[in-house]
Amino acid sequence: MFKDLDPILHSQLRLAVVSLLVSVKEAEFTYLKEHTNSTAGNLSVQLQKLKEAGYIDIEKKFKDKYPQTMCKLNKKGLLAFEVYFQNIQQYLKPKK
Amino acid sequence: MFKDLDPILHSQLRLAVVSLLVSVKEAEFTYLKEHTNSTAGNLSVQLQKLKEAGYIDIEKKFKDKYPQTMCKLNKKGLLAFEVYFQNIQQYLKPKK
DNA sequence: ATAAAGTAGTTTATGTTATAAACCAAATAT
DNA sequence: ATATTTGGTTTATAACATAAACTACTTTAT
Repeated sequence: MFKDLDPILHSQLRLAVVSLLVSVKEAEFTYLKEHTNSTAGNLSVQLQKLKEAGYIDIEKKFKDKYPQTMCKLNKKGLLAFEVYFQNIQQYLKPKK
Repeated sequence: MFKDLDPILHSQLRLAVVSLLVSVKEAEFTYLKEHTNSTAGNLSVQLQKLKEAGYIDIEKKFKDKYPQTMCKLNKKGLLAFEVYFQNIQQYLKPKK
């Protein structure tokens, strides 16, 4: 029987965001937007969901004159990613 | 930049179905239902989508007195699965 | 000085998905 | 006979993804 895939992570954009945050540990909105090739609106919504899920922390500051949104994967988020990674293996490697 | 994930396959149930069909090459509705732990309604809908996408072939026969729906992954479906497999690797293995 | 364009987002509207619930037709069990 | 089970499909609804519109401000051009 297949293990359920965390619906928060089983979303192309949110998975891409988390994937990036695993590597860089901290990234700003515009960095995520560029590297995921997403629209600002979509990214904004999906970051909120990751935050509501308790997977990332978001800090809003000002960088010079412009607003800056910094995102960081937290412990819970990293664990969720690791679990997702384990669980999807079963789907990707069908037993012969 | 992340490669887009085939939306037909990036669905837990459809991915599970295709994953099973990669192994067994042919399976009946009830087998898929049991092994994916899905409801009949949901499975029915998702099998139609896989069929519409041209990924599986569905053959409706009678086994003794009961209707029997046989599902088979075809070439296009197998290829799509392989591409999906390749593409999702990028999300799952963030570069250090 | 002011209008136009750019930055960094959020909110809202709309279409798409996933899922459950209801339904159908026939077979079998009570 | 009628109730339940088998093997599904159709329909209704809630959740999701996305684009478009909007907010608030800054920079640049006129």
